[in-house]
Formats: sequence, structure tokens, C-alpha cells
Amino acid sequence: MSAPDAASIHDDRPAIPTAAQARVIDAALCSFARHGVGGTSLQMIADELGVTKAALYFQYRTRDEIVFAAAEAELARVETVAAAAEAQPSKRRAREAAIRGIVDLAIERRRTVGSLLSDPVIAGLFREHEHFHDVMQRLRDLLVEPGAGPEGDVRLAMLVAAISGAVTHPYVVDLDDEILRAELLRLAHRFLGLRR
Amino acid sequence: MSAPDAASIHDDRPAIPTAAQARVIDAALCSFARHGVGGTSLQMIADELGVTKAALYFQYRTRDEIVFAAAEAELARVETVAAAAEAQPSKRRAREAAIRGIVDLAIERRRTVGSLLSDPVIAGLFREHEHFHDVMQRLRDLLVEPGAGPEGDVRLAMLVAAISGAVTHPYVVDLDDEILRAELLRLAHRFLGLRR
DNA sequence: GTCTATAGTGCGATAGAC
DNA sequence: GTCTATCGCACTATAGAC
Repeated sequence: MSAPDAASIHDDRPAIPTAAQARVIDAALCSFARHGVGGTSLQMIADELGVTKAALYFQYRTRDEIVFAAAEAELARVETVAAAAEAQPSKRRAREAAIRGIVDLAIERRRTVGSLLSDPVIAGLFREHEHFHDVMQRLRDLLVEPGAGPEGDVRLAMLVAAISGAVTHPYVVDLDDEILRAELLRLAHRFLGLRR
Repeated sequence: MSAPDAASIHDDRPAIPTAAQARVIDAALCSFARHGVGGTSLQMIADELGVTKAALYFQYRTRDEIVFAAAEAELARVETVAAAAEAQPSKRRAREAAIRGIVDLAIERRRTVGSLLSDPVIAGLFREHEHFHDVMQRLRDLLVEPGAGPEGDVRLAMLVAAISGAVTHPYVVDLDDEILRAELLRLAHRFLGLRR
């Protein structure tokens, strides 16, 4: 926690995971989705991978590092969506690409995304994480009209929460992916005040 | 977990908490909001109350019972909102009361609600909890036009997720309550296709 | 209703063989 | 890169005094 050489925890451009690390992250995310972040032990992650706890320490030095790497990996997916949208030739197409990308991501990762974003530990991590705020700002530029003030922040947070939260909501968790996707797209547009 | 006489766990109309139990629940919710459900130990709850762990066992027999009681207590708040809305004289006023009630609840409970609803353990609990589905159905009747099919479920889930998720989103967590409330109200109306 | 004390289990983390 | 074995600690839960 307070190890002086563990700068990587607060480094904001870090740690492209190796293939082995990526497998650890996948197992961790899978377990987070079932038991929550705080409810996931190293033993669960190791069992998911079919190895022992000790093997995990070859990839990461502490449990906290695994949690952090998993959070960053999910953030990287969002950043990929943002980058693809920013590459669109017009503002309008960029916005459409961002909406579709976020919805697709939420559907594809269904049970994974929601349990991360809303976990208090992860939220606290992201709160002081420059890269997270950078990605959110880029999404805001893509999705919310300029000059919206603090209300623009609320609008973006609400849209992200709506999409990532809806897919894990107990009331909808059994619903078919395609019905969910179509409705999320429709509602995201309505939410942003866009006609379809 | 499998105790044959522990019917209360799956009883759907249970357990109005005593005053002492309510204090335990409050402490638990407070800790859930900071450390997550899975990251909260009996020791943390006991410390919050200034008692020992053993004292908690006088009120509840297991940790799971405390988690369950806390989830039900929050659900009861939502039900209160639904009941107040249903008592309104017209359909339109009922809908307005429901929207305002949910937004007020989310703001008032800020960090509490979101960490509960999105926790995988709680979600799994609610998924098979008749009372939860009953309350959601009542909200649906209040907020979503009749005959919307499965899309109506998505619409309600998304609205609830948006409101409860937005207030805890790391991007907005420091924002002033009143700005947040006004924007949530505005966006909830837009989301439901209502003019303001 | 709250305490101390403790049983039994699982946790995160490390050492050292292969 | 993964293993076995282990340390020290925190956890849930219980027993019994006050």
C-alpha cells in the first residue's frame, strides 16, 4: 500500500499486460462479476485459472495490483471506443460511433462492466486516476454538446451509468441481448436529445 | 446457508427491524458504501457502532442475514416512494411523484444505493426475491406506459440504473447535490419522453 | 445486551524446490 | 513459471461471564 517503490500503482500510463497477465485479469474480472471485487480472493482467481495462488505472484506482487490492472484493462476498452469514434470524419458520425461503441461494449461485457464501475474501491481508485478522467473527458467531448457546464458532467455520468448499470440490473439480467441492445441504442439517443 | 429453519432468508414479507437492528443496518450500509458488500467485515460494522462483533450476533445470526436485511431496508425505501406515488389522485401526478421520489432518494442516499444495487451478490439475491420484482413492477406501472413489452423492462432498468448509478459515478461524485438533483430530474423526464 | 475468549477456517504473502 | 509448504493474521461464529 505504501511501498515507496510501487510507483506503478499511481502511474497513469502504465502496464500493457503480458499474455500471462491478461489471463489473470480475465479470471479476476470473471470472479469480480460473480462475487464482487471485495468478495474475490486470490484463491478464486487461481482456481479459475487452474493454478495455485503462488503462481499469481509471479505476475503481480499484490492483490491490489491485480485489482488495479483489471480496472485499467476495462478502462482501456472504453478508450479504444473513444479513439475509434474520434477517428470518424464528422462530429455527427463520431457521436454515433461513440454511442454504438459504448452500448456494444456494455452488452459484450454484460456482467463485467457494471460490477467494476460501481464498486466503491474501484470508484475511489478512478476518482484520482488521471487516465480515467481523460477518457471521460473525451467521451464528454464526443457525446455532450460543448459549453454544458457541470450539467454536462451529470449528463455523461448518467448515460454511462444507465448503459452499464442497465445490463446488470436484476430486473433485466435475463433479457435477450438483441432486445437489450436495440432498446439501449434507442434510449441513449433519446437521452442525448437526438432524433433517430 | 442451508439451515432448514432459517426460512426468514427467503421469506418475502419479513422482518421489520427493531431499533437495535436498524442501527446495525445503518452501520452496515455505511460500510458497504465505503468498502463494498464483499469488502465489509463484521468487525467494520461493529467498529462503526462502537461495539464488539459478538454484540452483532445478538441481533442477527449470520453475516448473510445482515446483508440481506440491509438490502431489504433499502428496498423498503423504494417501496415507500412507490406507495406515496400510487396514492396520488391522477396518473400524471403519480408519475411525477414517482420520478421525484426516486431522484430524491438517490440524492439523499447518494453513496449508499449504488453500491448495493450493482453488487453481484445483492443482484443475485434480488433476482429471486419476489418482493423486489413486485416493487419494480409497481414502479414500471407508475413510470412506463402500458403495453411496452420487454422493452418496458429495459426502460425502467435503465432509468433506475441511470439515477442510482449517476450519483456515485466517480466523474460526478464531488458535484453539488442541487445541481445533480435538477439535472437528474430534467434527464429523467427527457428519458421517459415527457415534456417539462 | 454487551463483553472476553477462543475455535476453526481462509486470507494475503513469502520461501525455496523443480 | 508453477509447485508445496508455511507464516501470521483476520475472518465468521460460538460459549459463557456479567
